[in-house]
Formats: sequence, structure tokens, C-alpha cells
Amino acid sequence: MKSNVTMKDIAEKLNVSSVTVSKALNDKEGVSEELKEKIKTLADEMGYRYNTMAKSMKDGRSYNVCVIIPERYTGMTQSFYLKIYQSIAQILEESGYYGIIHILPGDDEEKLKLPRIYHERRVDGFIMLGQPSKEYNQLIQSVDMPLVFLDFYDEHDDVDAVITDNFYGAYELTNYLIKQGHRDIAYVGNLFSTSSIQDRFLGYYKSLLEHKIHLKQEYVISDRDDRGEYIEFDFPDQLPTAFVCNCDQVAHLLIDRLQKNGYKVPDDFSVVGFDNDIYATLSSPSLTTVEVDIEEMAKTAVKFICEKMDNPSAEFGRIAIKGKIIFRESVRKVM
Amino acid sequence: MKSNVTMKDIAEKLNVSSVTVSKALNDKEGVSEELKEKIKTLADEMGYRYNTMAKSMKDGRSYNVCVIIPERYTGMTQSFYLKIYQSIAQILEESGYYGIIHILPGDDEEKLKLPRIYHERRVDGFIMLGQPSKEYNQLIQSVDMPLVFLDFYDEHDDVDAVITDNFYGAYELTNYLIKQGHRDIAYVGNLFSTSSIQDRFLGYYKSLLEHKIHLKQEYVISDRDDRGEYIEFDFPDQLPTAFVCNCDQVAHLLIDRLQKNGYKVPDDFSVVGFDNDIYATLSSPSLTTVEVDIEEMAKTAVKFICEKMDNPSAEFGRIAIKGKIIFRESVRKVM
DNA sequence: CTGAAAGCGCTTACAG
DNA sequence: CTGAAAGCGCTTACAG
Repeated sequence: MKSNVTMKDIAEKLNVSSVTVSKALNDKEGVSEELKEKIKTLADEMGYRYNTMAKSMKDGRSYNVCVIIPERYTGMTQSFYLKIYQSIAQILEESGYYGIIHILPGDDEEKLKLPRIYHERRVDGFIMLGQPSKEYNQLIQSVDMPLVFLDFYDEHDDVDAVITDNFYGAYELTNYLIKQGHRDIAYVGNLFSTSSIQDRFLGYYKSLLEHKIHLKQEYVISDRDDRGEYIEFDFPDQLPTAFVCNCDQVAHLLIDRLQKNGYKVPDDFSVVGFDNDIYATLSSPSLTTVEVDIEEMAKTAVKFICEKMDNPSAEFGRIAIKGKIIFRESVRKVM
Repeated sequence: MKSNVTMKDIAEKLNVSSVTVSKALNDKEGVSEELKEKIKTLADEMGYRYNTMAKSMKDGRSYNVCVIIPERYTGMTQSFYLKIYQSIAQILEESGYYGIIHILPGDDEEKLKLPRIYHERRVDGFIMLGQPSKEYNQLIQSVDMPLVFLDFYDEHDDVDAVITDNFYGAYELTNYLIKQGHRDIAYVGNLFSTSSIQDRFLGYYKSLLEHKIHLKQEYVISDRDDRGEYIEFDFPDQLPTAFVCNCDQVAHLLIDRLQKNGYKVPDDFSVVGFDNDIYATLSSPSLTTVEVDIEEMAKTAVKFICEKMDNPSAEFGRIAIKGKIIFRESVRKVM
């Protein structure tokens, strides 16, 4: 396939002007049907490919949306964000845009370095996927360009954000445990580590409140230090009958730990997770957990950014996308 | 930050021509040092951002490289390709290019539909990451554009390819088992499923040959059907003392199965995997396996594609990148 | 050292 | 219905 055919080439062969060729190829009015067909056929034959760069230059749009993911969220066990990106890219594609993924190196985040693509004017909007440092957050907001936060939000600013409904998911999960007869339910997670762990905790707490179950401080069990490194669980003297874990990986670790101490799950303890990631099915027993609706999150974020690119003053606020409980084998009914 | 400053704007403020501004900003000769500094300073102040679209149009290059990954390789447990992509993108970035990932939908693969980015002339080269269908393979080769295969090769054509050294990895791993005293060693994998399973088998076989160990047909144990779905292992009547598995996930399944039958690993059987993915450390015991050198593979593929974009007639052939054995707990010395 | 002219491939607004 | 002119933002080749 040749790759250097232009509208002008087609025009010359047909003895028309390139304006006419442009109109025909773009299905605009002002060309006779007959001529239009002729032009289209010849374009095909000559292997013509539309040059979007030229169009981009004309209308000052790049048709690229850059998805920034802080590097630390892309580790071994965290293909989650990459999967979201995959959805985003596909949906952008359908809207006539290209998704460009930018894994933000820790170093650039530290030094407040914006992606090269920004400096080279090849981007019309940003989706920030995963919470960056406070400073970087401010930097990206200072850029005069459509911006959507995905999977996190900023308490202090009002950037449009699409998040998982962490609160409601944990709330429902805890309700379910209570319906199964559990009254002594612990929460596993460091409440000061991320906003999603905190929000999940609050959902758990709301469920307790509604059922008039007292929240025992020793039932809030930390799972990691403030840098995010997992630590040994510090179990309370009197054990609960069920554990609400802030994520599947921690649920997996917890089950492992319980089993090593000779306990059985779910016979002795019920455990639930969050995320429905690889650890949910890897665990034995498999985990009852909340599946995040990746597709819907991606769809919503793309919808927001596209509308903002067309109309920069559009505002959407914060949208929480509900997940779905997946019932598996890690919960048992008690009397 | 304003986003609509052009070279012309800068030129007018300084009463010079935009040619001079262009030269100054690109560090070309033909401008006095003094003026150059003045221009650069003003550009900064005015928040000037270089418009690469314009440059692209001038020299007919998009500076984009498209990495195509068939959709079926991006499933839940397969973040492997996405990790490779991550490396590729970072290295391309350093070379002044952008990586554009294109997850090839199964449907498009079937219908032989090239990425939109190709039809819109926004790409200078392709990296095909993961083997597509035979027909798609031919299609992509028919496109007159630099192309590199990554993590697979085509026996019949001579497209430049960068692959893992499957053969040598399995060879070394088997050598290691033999050095630990094993003589009865089975291979686990369907030899007709993918070329990497086959090549790993051949490496295993070479090691046996060199040590004058007879290859027993019943020691070649299939792990999946021809569609790639895992099947139950069909163990031979007389069990070996060690298993060379074609990948970590299968090693993980095998260990599970052995343990359910009351055996202990590595006490009763030694097991090795390949890939060093999440299953290697998830298994208990953790797996001795081969770590694929993702960084080096990405580096090599990028080097190839970049040189080919500068010089389309450059040829590199097929390069196998060596992995590294990771020693863990799944192998035991026998007497 | 500096800049006027032409061109990259397309589209818009206008004239015929 | 058709097309000449101008312009998007930059660079190259040439002239002064």
C-alpha cells in the first residue's frame, strides 16, 4: 500500500479542485452525487489515507486525551488501572478520540513535570487515573484544559470526579453479613491510608449503626502502615465472627493467616473483600466481594471529558458508580 | 496557563520574524546569542507551547508508534503484555516518540480491520505484541510501514522479531534439575498450542539429550486443549521426581493438584515454572522459574522500530532475549 | 545574523 | 454544483 497520496493527487487525476475532493470525502454538500462517487472510488483505488494532522492544525484540536496514571499504581498485582485504561481507550476510540496513556514516573511526579505531550500541544484533555501527590494535583489543576479525576476525588477542590461507590459497597456487604446472623464484625484496613479505605469503613459503620450494633475500637484492625506496606494483623483478644476487609488482597492475606492458626474459613470465620480482583478467586475459599463496574466508570469519565472538550465550562461534580456484590464461598450463616 | 501563543505572537512582540523565533527556540544557528536568550525568556513568560502538529505536517511524520495487542492477551491474569507496553512507552518517550496502545478487538482481528490510527496517518510504525491470527498477520505485513514482532515470530516470513529465549530458559532450568539429582523429569504443556510452549519443550528435551536421559512419551503431559482451555492432568502410571511446567500458572495448578492428592512439594516432587509472574510467588512453596527480561525486550523492540523508521530497509532478523533463573523453594536435591 | 517566500495537507468562507 | 484564496503553525531553502 502506498502512503503518500493526497487530495490534490486525486483532484488532478479527475481535473477537479482539491476543495471538491475534500467535500466529497467528508460527505459534505456541494458536490454532485455522481462526482462524489467517482472521487470516493478513485481515492480507494489510489490507497488514499486521510491526513488528520492537517485537520488538527486547522481546527486546533489534537483529538488526543491523555490518561495519567501515577507509576506506583501499576505494580505487579495492580493491573486494575491498566484494565480501566483499556476500557477508556476503547470508548474514546468510539468517540473519535485517541487515548494516550502516560505512566507518570515517580520522579516526574516529585519534580512536578507535566507530560511532554502537554508541552507539545498534542492533547485536548486529561483524565487523572489514581490520586497523585498533593502538589502534582495542584499542578494539573492549574493547567487550562479539561480535566476529570478517576477513582479518587479531592475534598478541597471541585474537579469533576468519577469514583467507585466505596461507601455503599461496604455498606451492602456488611448488611449482608448481618443478615447471615453475624453481630461481631471487624473491619480490616488502615483508615488513614487512602480515601477509599476510609469510605469503605464508613459504609461498614453505617450498616452497624442502622442495626444498632456498637462499633468496638478493637474491631478496627490495621493492615498496613502509612506508606502502604502491609503489616502483621493485630487481632483483638476476643475475636469477631466476621471480617470486612478493605480489599481482596488483604482478605486473602487474612484467610491465610487464620488458616495457619488452625482456623477454618468460613466455618470458624466469615470474610469478605472488595474489588473482585485476582485474589478473590485465588483465595480458598473464594471470596464474597464487591465487583467494581470498570466499564461504567470508564464510560462516565469519557463522557465527562468529551463534553468538557466541547464545552469547557461544563461541570459534573462527583459521581459514584455502584458496584455489585459477587457471592462466593467465604461467608457462612450463623445462628 | 494560556494555550494559544504562537511563534508569530512572540515575533511580533519582539519585532522580529517568526523564522528567527523558530531558529532560536530550536537552538539552530543563525540567531545571535543575545536575541536567542531574549526570545526564549519571552516564550516562557508568554506560556508558549511548541505545536508539534505543525512540525509533523511539514516533515510528514507523526512521531507515533502503535503497539497492537490482540485483545485475548489482555485478560485478568495476563497483565504481562500491559507491563511490556509500559516499558515500551517509556523507552519510546525517551526517543522522542509516543507509544499508542491499540488493543485489537477480536472482531476487528476477524474482519481484518486495521487500527483507525493507520487510516488517519497518525502512525510511523507498528509493534505487534503477541501473535495475531494468520490472516491478520498477513494484513499487517502488507502495510508499507516499519513493523516489529514482539514475543512471537513467524516461521514463514522474515519480519524482524524480538522474543524471549524460551528454548534456552527451559534448557537451563532442566539442567539445574538434573544437577540436583533428578533423572525422571516430566514436561507439562500442550506442544501444539503455542510456539513458546513448543520451544520450551525443545529446550527441556535438549537438556535430556545432553545428559543421555531417554525421553519417555508418557512424561509429556498436556495441560490444555487446542483452544487453550486448561484440562485435567493425565499423570503417567509411574510418576517422575520433577516437573518442568511451561508456565507458572500451570505449575501452580499442578502443585495444587499434587497437594490435594496428599503429596508434598518439594519433598515428594520438584516443580519448576516459567515467566516469574504472580503465580510464582503465590504458590506455596514459591516457584523456581525463569524471569523474562521485559525491559531488555522492550528496549530491543524500540531500537529496531526506531532504526527502521529512519531507514526503512534496515533488517535485524530474530533476536532472542535471555531470561534469568530465579531460585525459590519448589526444587529439592535428591540422591 | 536576519527575514520574505513557499509549502506541508487540509478546510472555511466566499464568489461564481 | 464548483473552485480560487486564505489560513492553521511551523520549517526549509534561499537571498540579503
